[in-house]
Amino acid sequence: MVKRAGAVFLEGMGAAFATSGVLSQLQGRIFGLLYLEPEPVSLDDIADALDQSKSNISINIRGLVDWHLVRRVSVPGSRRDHYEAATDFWRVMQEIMERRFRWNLRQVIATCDETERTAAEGASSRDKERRFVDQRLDALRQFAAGVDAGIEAFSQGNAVSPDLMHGTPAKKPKKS
Amino acid sequence: MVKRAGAVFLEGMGAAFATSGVLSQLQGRIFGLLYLEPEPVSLDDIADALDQSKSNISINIRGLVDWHLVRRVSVPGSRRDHYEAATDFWRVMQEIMERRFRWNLRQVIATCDETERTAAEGASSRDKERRFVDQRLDALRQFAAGVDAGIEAFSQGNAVSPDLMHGTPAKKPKKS
DNA sequence: CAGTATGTTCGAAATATTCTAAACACAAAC
DNA sequence: GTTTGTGTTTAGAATATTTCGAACATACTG
Repeated sequence: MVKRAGAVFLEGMGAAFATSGVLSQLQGRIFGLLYLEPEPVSLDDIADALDQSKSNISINIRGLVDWHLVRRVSVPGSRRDHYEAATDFWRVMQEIMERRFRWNLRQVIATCDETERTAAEGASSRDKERRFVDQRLDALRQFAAGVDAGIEAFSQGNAVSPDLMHGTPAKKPKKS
Repeated sequence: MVKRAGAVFLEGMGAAFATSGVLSQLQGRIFGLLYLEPEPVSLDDIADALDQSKSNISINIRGLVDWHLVRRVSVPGSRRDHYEAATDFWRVMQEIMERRFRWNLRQVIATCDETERTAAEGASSRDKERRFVDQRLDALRQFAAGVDAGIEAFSQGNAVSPDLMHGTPAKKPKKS
């Protein structure tokens, strides 16, 4: 790799990954290293290049492989595991949307459901406060469900339009 | 607020926010509290309800206000700041996409640019390795730019289709 | 102006995360 | 079967983050 340029790239990727909320700074540097390297690199060489312990690289690279940002490949002459950067970023993005964002949205939906169920046990059903809570939970759930559906559509290659997702189909017109 | 149900909701929101990569667990709990509360709540009351120090709430609520997830409102009778949850989640989502995701994508693009510039100084220009690096940087930059453009379109209310974003317009056909 | 109520900042304590080196497990080589 | 090379696990050290209470600043009250 072109040495000085490489350092710039590694730092940049480290910074970008660190603020991504999905992967860590070190994982960014690992990816950066592999991405500029034409040949697969062994674990020890990565540790060496990044000045980190082998065990740390081992753990962190697992995350990268998990997200399909890096592939483990076997190199004929050597017994060591070698790694190379993936180049199919769309696949990675899809993976993140599925496993991170959608998972998060479902968590919100589940929380709304559970809260509503719990509220039903507690207060008397016609309580004014109770109606307020129900309404809020509905609004949040509806939002989360809409985004979830949008991401699903996107993953399947369909277009996503904002109006289609929220549009204001949530609004039940009162007499106003 | 309905007490037991509230606890469920707070915990759920805390968990959801904690894994969101944007906000913290405590911020999730704060938001959860405010969201189920019909009236604005004072800083001390929040601290009390969540069993946290006032200073901690002060710091964490700032982030929520920053992302427009919570509004500071003034309540007539009281000198205290009061806070209420925002309900326009789409606005929040847009804010996050702009200030977090797009910022991140631009960071990647800037890194590619800077790396290329640095590489130009270093190695001889016709180096095979050099061409490889350039090609990789181009691919990454193009991906990031595509996503960035997609998000921009989405923010402006336009539909986003996956093919439109990557399509494979990136492929400069060689003679193959 | 003195006194009080309020939000924020600051340094230290508590907690969580990241990282390392040594121990371990496993497989290939001899 | 022993040895050697390799990745992983683990326990603790190093580092970063979160949280707290006290000190501070500011604005309202009388």
